[in-house]
Amino acid sequence: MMMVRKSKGLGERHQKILDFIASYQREYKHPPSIREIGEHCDISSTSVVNYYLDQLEKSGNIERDRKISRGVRLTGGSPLGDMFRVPMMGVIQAGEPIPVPSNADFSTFSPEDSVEIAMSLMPAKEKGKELFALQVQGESMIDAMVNDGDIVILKPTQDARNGDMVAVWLSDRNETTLKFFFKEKDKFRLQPANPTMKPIYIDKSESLEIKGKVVMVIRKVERYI
Amino acid sequence: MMMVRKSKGLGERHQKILDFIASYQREYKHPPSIREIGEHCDISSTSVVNYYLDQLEKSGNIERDRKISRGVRLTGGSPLGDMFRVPMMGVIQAGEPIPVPSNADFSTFSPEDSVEIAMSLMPAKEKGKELFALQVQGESMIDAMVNDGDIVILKPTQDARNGDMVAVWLSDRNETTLKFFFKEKDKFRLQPANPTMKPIYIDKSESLEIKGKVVMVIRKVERYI
DNA sequence: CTTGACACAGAACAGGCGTTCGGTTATCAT
DNA sequence: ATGATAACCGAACGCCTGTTCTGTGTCAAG
Repeated sequence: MMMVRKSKGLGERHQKILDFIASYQREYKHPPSIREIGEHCDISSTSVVNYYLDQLEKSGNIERDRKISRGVRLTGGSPLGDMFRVPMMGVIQAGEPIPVPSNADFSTFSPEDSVEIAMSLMPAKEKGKELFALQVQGESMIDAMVNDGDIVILKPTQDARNGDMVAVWLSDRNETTLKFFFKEKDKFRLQPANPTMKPIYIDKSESLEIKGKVVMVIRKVERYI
Repeated sequence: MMMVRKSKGLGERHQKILDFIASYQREYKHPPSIREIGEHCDISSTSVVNYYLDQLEKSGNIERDRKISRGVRLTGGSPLGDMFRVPMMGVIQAGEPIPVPSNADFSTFSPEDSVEIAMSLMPAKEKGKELFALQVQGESMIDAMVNDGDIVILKPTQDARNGDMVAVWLSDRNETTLKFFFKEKDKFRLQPANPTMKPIYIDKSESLEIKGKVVMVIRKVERYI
């Protein structure tokens, strides 16, 4: 029998195994077993699959949980945990109070009303589970560079640091708005995200309820389909 | 022994199991076994865990691959394939041509320079692999409701339908811009996304190069950290 | 009080699966 | 030639794991 000796790098068989693991995972949502890899890659012995898997592990292409059934996984695009769900709590619009989640909401939200975000997209360490999402309704947030239909991801908080973009409810003005927050001597400065627009000032005697800190804005451009 | 009878919905134990599966998966990158669930949820019998798992499956909270080791997974947050990478081709800024990917770029982009998007966030059926991303530099796109630092996801195309938001290069004006595209009698109308701003008109004699259709805009609000 | 459901425990069964070990063949440097 | 090494094969071992079956205590309805 002829066997080709590879000088270095990944051989054809290594690649085939890698591809199979990826496609199997996509189809069955879990990794293949050693025997399944063998069958689909024309390897008749489990020990040979194990042999290749060891090499792929050493070369950093896969990770293995030995002793554990189907404990193979491709390095990188991690199967889970690289994205998380954010519950969609409702809409945010001018003149309406901002819906904020209660503790109950966090545990009972349905997957349908949620937004999936890749971990790699999340700024800093906001990767907690306490985030929530709101859909912007109306064009009242355009001075915050946020348009009708946009999705804003918020982190619930009552106090903001200077420079945070916050969702605030100004009950005196019956107004909901998204602005950059700055605390000044005797008043608050709410700075629109759009640099061409001027800030508004809120006297400390007026009520200003910070409902959350904006972490991300997502706009799906799919109108007129 | 006292046992609390739950009238409906998910009991405390159901929730505990759900939470454990999630945290276990995060830590070990693979689902827990029935026995492991039992240990960490104070259930001494595997049959009882199985009993709860059956209920959670019926209620749609989990999916199971019976007969397969550790074949439990939370519904929704799918392990893989529900997100894909979009290569980050560079920056888009006024006065500079828009970088568009070549075929070579698509196969050789590195994971570091890419953006991960959840499938569920993608509009319509743009779920092809031919998308690419650009980082907005400067504040020249504010009339498109796109700010400095934003990430725009584009689908390369030369022709746009009315109403599409497109990235265009106007070589006569040495200008790069993002606008809603409308073809009119003898000219093109480029409508800013910001409804308070007026459209600009491009005569058909002028050069107008459509580089791509905007599919999504992502803004990470993390300044001033 | 009886009945039936529900919520559990415990044990046993059977198959899945990773590991390991003894062999075999082919390539290559010495 | 020859030993070393890489690339395999097959079978056996044994743990891991999901399934299933029997049994028990509780609670509400009849």
